[in-house]
Amino acid sequence: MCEQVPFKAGDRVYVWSASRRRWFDDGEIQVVREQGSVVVRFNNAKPVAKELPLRHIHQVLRPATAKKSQDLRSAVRQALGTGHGPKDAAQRLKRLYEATKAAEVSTDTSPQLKDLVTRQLMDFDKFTSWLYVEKAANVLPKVPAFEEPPPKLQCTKQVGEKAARKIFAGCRIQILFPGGNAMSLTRKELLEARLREEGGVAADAEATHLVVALGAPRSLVTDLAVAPDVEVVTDAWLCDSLLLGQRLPVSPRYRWRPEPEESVEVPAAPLQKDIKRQIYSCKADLQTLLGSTADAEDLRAKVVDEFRTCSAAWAVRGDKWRSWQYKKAENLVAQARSSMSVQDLKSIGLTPKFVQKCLEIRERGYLEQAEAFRKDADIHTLLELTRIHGVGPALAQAWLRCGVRSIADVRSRVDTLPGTATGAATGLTKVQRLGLRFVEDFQVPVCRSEVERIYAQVLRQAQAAKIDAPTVVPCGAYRRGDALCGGLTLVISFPGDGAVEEAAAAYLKAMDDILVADLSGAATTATAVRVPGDDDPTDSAQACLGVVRGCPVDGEPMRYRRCDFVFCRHNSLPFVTLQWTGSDGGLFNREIKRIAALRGFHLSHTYMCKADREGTRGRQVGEVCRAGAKIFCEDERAIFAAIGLPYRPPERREVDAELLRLVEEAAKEAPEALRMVKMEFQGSDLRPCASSVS
DNA sequence: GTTCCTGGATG
DNA sequence: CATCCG
DNA sequence: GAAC
Repeated sequence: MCEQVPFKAGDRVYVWSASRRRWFDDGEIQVVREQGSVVVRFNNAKPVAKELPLRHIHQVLRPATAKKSQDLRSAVRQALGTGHGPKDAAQRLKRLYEATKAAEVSTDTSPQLKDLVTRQLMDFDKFTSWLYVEKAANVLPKVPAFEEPPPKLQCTKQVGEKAARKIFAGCRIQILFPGGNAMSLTRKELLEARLREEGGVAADAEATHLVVALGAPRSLVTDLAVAPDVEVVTDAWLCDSLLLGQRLPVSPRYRWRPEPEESVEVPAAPLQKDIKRQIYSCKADLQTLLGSTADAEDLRAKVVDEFRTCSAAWAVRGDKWRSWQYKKAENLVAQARSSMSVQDLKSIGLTPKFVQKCLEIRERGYLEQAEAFRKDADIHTLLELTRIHGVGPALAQAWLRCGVRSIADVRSRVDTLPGTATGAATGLTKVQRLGLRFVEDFQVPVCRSEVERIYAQVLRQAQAAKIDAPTVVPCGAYRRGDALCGGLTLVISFPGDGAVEEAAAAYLKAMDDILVADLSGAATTATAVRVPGDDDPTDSAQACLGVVRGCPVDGEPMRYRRCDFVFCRHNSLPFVTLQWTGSDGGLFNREIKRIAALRGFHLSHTYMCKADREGTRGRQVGEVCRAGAKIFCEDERAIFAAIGLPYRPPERREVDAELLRLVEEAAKEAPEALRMVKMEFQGSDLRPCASSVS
């Protein structure tokens, strides 16, 4: 008898590519033939199936049948659900963890899990990594495993040695928190968490390093009587060290210097306050938060959850407006730092109907509407289907009418289902097939340290190809400060003028080893955004919605990750980073663009200009019909200043009550602002937009 | 009862 | 140009 | 779901 074929259909395996003379890890066994050969589907960017001899197949990376094992983690992951994106997953995870820790959950949580958590053998970070590390199959992890230090970051062998040492081992680092706009509390906590993960100590005194935000006032440091041997650095030192995976030397560019003018000019009152009072009041806030308002926090979490369920459900059901309302309500409640009294709920901008819903949740513990959605099988199917990149509500519903009930159904009918909601049933589009291929991987959130490892990997690839792009800014959820991210966004800025296409192509080519697919519609998307009537290509940007190989730590399986590469010139950098830092659902982006519009500007992905709009009434924004010259902005702060909005650091790019108030304000004064713009256009520099001709 | 957001891709 | 998507 |  021939040797037993060690593979099954569906297994993911290594495949040898004769043409490129190397192993690829994206093979998927389709058919196993008797004569010692197999048919393998491979090449993510351009999937093909091919019959290959067995010796060209290497090793099973992931078995075909996702076995319904007794694995506790699988159960937890399943119970958790991930239908609403990584941010959602992170919050659910946190709540599950808290609930388990408090030993409140008895029925729907495994006693083993509770045991693990309540014996305080896991902190939240370890809990997270435990949940998403798959290797030790159906064995419940032994307790000592959690007492060991978390697995060391290891990206490639090149950094292996350095990675063996934690970045901040032996450092005592004190982060000063000036309040105001210089650094938010969230950011401080975030930095401290990563600091500890990398072996450092977040110190209150006797620090080796003092981290001060760039805009902090001089008095903050001088009042502290810093010892001479203490390094006083900016937070950029901390961030860059984390990103590059090594402790950077304290070069002049990282040394903190007070900015005398700034500290006088900045109107924010908190900056003037004494640091000790700041810290004190901070602690006091936390105290009240944890003490008397623990119930309020609980209710808030519930309300957010119910609203989110409804928002997601209405969206997949096709009512985007209603979905939008729920999303806004959810954000308002989540952002508000008030108690949950009716008075407060009103004051944060909730409409009476939504306040009523909050009450309902307080009474019953749930929202009837949300409960109905949860019981609705169709909604579950739609949520599952829309997880595929390139599949939205419309197509998902069309598929539902075709009798599709799950992603598995889609897999079995890729060539017969329609690729558009209205079109013929002629098979999925290329993008959808790719989305389908990676859908499981994309469901698993990326933690911050993996984002950093991938970032470092990208830099190395570029370096190896001798490309120097001075600026690569990680944006997206990572920049906003989320603990878990759906993917990553790298904004890459080249100096000089002119179209960025060529440089972008070269850069992407250098990513060949890690970039496995492009989810952009076109082969290589050239998305040139331009001022109407202006041919200068300098202010264009180009985006590649890519898929890259992840950088797992030891013991973790490799997963493919969403990684967007966005290329631009330095002039447009602040606009591009603003755009791609966004917030979930793009809600924040839309609101600031509306404010800009109401004040007579057109704020695009890559530039800003004066704009004359038609059909602007009330808080509605008309269509751009004439545009003026582009307005130069040095950095993101300048953009906020230009549209008359108080600056918000990346971790505060959310729609909250204050932002809505500001939109309202802009709407009120809009008619006047727009008249002024019109006046400016009377005399000179009229640039009619093509779209207004019809 | 109708409209309500941004901008771009797609066919 | 309308529809769909992130 | 909310504003005209």
